[in-house]
Amino acid sequence: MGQGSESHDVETDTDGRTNDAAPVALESHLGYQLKHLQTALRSRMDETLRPLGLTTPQYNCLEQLRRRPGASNSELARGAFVTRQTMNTLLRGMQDRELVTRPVKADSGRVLPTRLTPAGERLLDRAASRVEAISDRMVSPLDEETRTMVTEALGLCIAALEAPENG
Amino acid sequence: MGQGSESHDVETDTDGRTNDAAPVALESHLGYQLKHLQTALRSRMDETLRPLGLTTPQYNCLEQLRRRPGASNSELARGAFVTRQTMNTLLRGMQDRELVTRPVKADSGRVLPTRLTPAGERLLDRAASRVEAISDRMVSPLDEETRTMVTEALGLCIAALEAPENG
DNA sequence: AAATGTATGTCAGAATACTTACATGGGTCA
DNA sequence: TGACCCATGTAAGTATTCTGACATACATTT
Repeated sequence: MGQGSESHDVETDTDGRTNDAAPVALESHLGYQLKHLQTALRSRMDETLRPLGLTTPQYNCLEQLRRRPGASNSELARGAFVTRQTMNTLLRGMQDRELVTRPVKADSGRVLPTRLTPAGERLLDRAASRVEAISDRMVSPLDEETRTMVTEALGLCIAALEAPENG
Repeated sequence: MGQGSESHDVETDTDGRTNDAAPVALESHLGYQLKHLQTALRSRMDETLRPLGLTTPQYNCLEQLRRRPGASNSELARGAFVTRQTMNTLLRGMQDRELVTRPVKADSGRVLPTRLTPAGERLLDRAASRVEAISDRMVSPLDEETRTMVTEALGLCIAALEAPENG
């Protein structure tokens, strides 16, 4: 093995006392776990989607579209946690590949309702089953009760972070 | 209100039948919750760090460095879930700001052990207390028991995703 | 009806992170 | 010792996403 793999036991507390200044193990920080898991999930999704010519953001967009047919660009952006501009770029690419369609001109307002094409739906079906396999693998160590508890807990964290600070 | 805020009750089942193909609510998908929470956390961290002239990745790097003084660039990259090149750029910028130091030449091997400067430590202290406030706010709705349970559950998910598939 | 406010779609430029690639240093093992 | 392998640091180019800006369309208010 290389010299980069040595153990770093910074958090080992030999005398058992709690130390205010001592850094807690990173693995006990939710934020760190979050980033770690997200990174791992993203990697697996990209891997499994690559054979289909899709990236994870593109898949997310298609999935949004299945749930909200005719959604606007801005709406999709909010649902995928990216900016309008990013979603716009994503949609352009998928329009060129005939996976989604958008009217050239808006019926009313400026909203251009986007929809999946039949080809887009077919590709999404294939992608979804692959992604589901990854998702299942991710939660496989958790029993049903734990899964719902974790999901609910994360929902509470989201709400706490998105709530206005103090006014 | 604008026309983008209409309700989209895609999963409302008017006839009460359960539909196999019907998409489950996004909020029940752990992957989606993960992305949502991560996005929210990142936003709050960037906000709170901006006054200090730090970005979230830079803060992560400094935090790593406190826990592993003298760590190599590659080691820091792995710990922060970015590529070596990205971490290299990050370190350059913080070297220029005299927050970290790296020897020009390696004692042995190619590893250039990085360390925090006193100024870096001071800035990190200020940053850490701000980040901790965000972190506390995030987990504030969770009791102690739930926190550890969630952290452990996420750890299991990480392991499941990172384990070699089947070979 | 005019003014105001808000949401949308889109362009341009900047920032960020990644992929590919290569040279170097140091272990491992025949 | 030499061949091999792996990890590191770094450069160049690409891809992705963001920030800032602007014009348009509708709703609301007065």
